[in-house]
Amino acid sequence: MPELPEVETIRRELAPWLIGRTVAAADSHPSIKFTPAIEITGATIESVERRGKYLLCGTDDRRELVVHLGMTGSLLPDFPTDEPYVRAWWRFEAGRGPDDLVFRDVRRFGRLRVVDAGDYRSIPTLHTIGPEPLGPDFTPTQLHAALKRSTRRVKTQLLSQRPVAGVGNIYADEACWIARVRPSARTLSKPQATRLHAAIVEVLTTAVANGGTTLRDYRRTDGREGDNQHHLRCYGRGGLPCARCGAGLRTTTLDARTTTWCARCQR
DNA sequence: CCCAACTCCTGGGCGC
DNA sequence: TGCGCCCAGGAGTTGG
Repeated sequence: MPELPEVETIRRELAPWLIGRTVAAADSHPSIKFTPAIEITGATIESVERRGKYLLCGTDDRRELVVHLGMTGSLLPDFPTDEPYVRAWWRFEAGRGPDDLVFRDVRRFGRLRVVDAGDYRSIPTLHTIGPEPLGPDFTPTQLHAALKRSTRRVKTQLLSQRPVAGVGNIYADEACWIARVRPSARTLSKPQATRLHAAIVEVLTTAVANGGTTLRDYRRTDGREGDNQHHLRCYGRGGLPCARCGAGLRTTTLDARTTTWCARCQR
């Protein structure tokens, strides 16, 4: 499921050829989730940025195409538009690079939106999203303060995108494990928040370097799998020994999300 | 404002 | 072999 590292990997692959291209034609699956694709017909892409798990494509007419990949979305250049699960596509005027880009999404949890540049009021999560975890505004003090604003479980708060942007189920479990923080904790001490901060930076940085985590559906734009699934130390390892203390990792359901943690060393 | 519950989707894994 | 069931899950929506 695409989280920050997966979206950042895709962004880096798209930006070099997508910037400067003009949309000649577009079409989509007849769902409000995808029909905004055609709204940028005629516009030229001037930037390809990312905020959390959202991909932001700025246009020359001061709008943005906002792409969320949901669970199973992928962006594939030069992919046949009549293949199954193609939910939207854009064709570009002649230029350097591929002639078209396809949004493929099996489960249709992804969505597209075209907004005035920077105006995210119609996208609630993006509107209230926390700082970029790999940017200067994400600090131990900021994370500690952000988590104190709610008594919801730490993992639930991370998944809300409000304390910090871009963390999903996989990297939440990984970060809590590295930080020795129990995902079900409702309050964190400053040292715990400091460890969690460092762990979030570490897991996301590593995953970006590895091109993202492919569990099933995530693909890079050339169709290849990411490599980070070989580096996971907690997520998906329920029943296996904790790499730190040897106790069996436990799996439970936390606010409707599968959660794996070590009951011995995550306190 | 906050929060919990519900909803959207479909392929894949499982039991029988 | 094939059927039916249920799970995975990010975030938008709704209602309290």
